[in-house]
Amino acid sequence: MSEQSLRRKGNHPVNKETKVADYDVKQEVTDKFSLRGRVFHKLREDILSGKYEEHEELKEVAIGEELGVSRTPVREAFRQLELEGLIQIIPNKGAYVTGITEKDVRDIYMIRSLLEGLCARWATEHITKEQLEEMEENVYLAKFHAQKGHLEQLAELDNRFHDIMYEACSSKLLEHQLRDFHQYVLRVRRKTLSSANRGPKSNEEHEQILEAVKSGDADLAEKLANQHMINAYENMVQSGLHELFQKDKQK
Amino acid sequence: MSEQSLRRKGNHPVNKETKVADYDVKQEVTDKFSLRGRVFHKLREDILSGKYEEHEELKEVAIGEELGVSRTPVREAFRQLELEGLIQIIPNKGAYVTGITEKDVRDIYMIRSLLEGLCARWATEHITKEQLEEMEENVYLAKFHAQKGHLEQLAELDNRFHDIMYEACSSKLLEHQLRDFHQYVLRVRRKTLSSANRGPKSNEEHEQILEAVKSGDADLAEKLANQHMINAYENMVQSGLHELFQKDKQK
DNA sequence: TCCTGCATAATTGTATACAATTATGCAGGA
DNA sequence: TCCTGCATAATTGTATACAATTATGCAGGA
Repeated sequence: MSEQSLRRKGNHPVNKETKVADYDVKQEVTDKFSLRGRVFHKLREDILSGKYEEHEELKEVAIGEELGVSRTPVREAFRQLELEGLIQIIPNKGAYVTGITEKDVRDIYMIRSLLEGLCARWATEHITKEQLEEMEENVYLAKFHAQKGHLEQLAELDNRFHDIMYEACSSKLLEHQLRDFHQYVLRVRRKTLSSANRGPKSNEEHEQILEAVKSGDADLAEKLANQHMINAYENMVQSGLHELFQKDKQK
Repeated sequence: MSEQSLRRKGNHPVNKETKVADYDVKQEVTDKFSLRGRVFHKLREDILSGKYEEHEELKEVAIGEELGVSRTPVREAFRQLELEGLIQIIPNKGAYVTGITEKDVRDIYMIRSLLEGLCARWATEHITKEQLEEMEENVYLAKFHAQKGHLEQLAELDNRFHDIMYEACSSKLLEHQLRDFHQYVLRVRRKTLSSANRGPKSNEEHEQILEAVKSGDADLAEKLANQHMINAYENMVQSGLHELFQKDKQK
């Protein structure tokens, strides 16, 4: 592996269009052109994908050397990861990967249940023709992949379905919130979808939500989205995957 | 003002008890003993209190000089403020105080309505005797100050009421979430409470919520807490204070 | 064996130098 | 007057030196 892999070299296609007006849209894009941004994304990816164990210590120099950057961008990325709740920094001591407890997962799903409901409600009121069409295509495609047993594609489509919903609710605050939670439980969710036969069932629920949104029934859409999350959680518990997590606060 | 005001000098009572086990509890405490932490808190305070205008640019050197620290802690604080949504950083350009739109405020209150409801529900299930007693005292005291027209104390007690509720729900995730939102609308809320006669009415609602929690009626507690937020929002709109905000996305 | 205390190493915290990027202001021309 | 282009200044990005703090390992003694 190249020691310089992340280092900026030569003429990257630096985003010149960045203006004050659309910062929030371009945020993630521009982020990737600074070392800090790339370290941040890399570490987040690695933590979520399970490369680092829970409670593992992340050392500035080690990470820096691995990615071919100095400590400064690493430190800044650490500060961000801390606020995202992915690591915990103890002053003068170190940065540790945050553990997710069983209870955390349950709490997140309960919170998400409410917020996905609100999102579906707002989406019903604000969704565009294009978004509706993409959702229909999404559900249709997912049906196909479910029959074929293509779990990878199913997971991808599931992600996309929720993404469209988040966009459609026209609230950048709620969207941001839901994305945060969504990625927070990603390590669990991915496994859940591929295991068991949640895939097809989940897609049926998507279809029902879509129908409610399409018919303009916000109450129903909210209720179905609420239940969709609860079902996802229930399924996860049944699959016993929650046992992957540490039992409690860890003593 | 001393240029060295924030600089660590001599023997601060450095928190030696910090352990991995209770990092999340001590987080805010330990934070205050690093320059970055103090810069972070200072800037957050200043932004929320309105010292900086919306869309005002924050410059690393200027802030650093003002607080008597170098750019490094300032930069790290910036990265955190960005993730808290208080400033926006445009790469190679600058950091700008985030504007809150009218719609943002409405969205936050709607989201909070749901989450405060969930919080009341969980608090009903988990609240301790001590917490119940402090809440009763809180409501009782607030009644007194409402009669006397002590708006400052009322605002303080209102904050505390919600704080106890957040603690009582025994979900550090939900607690964290609600605190974030709570402080996000702090600049609005403070003005709301002191204006109009929302203070007494708000306290009546607190009392009702408290009664529901005490009697173990989680459904009622949730419903009342939902409504409490909606009422707070309605009141704010009526007071016309939302006009303090920029009208829309700002073009 | 087990503990204590201290020297040393490792690690994080902060300041600062230099590089890269962006902003500013002015000369010169249409 | 208004625009363009360039030199220069201002500002952010990154690396690194040094300070402060914490971790480690071992000597010496109970």
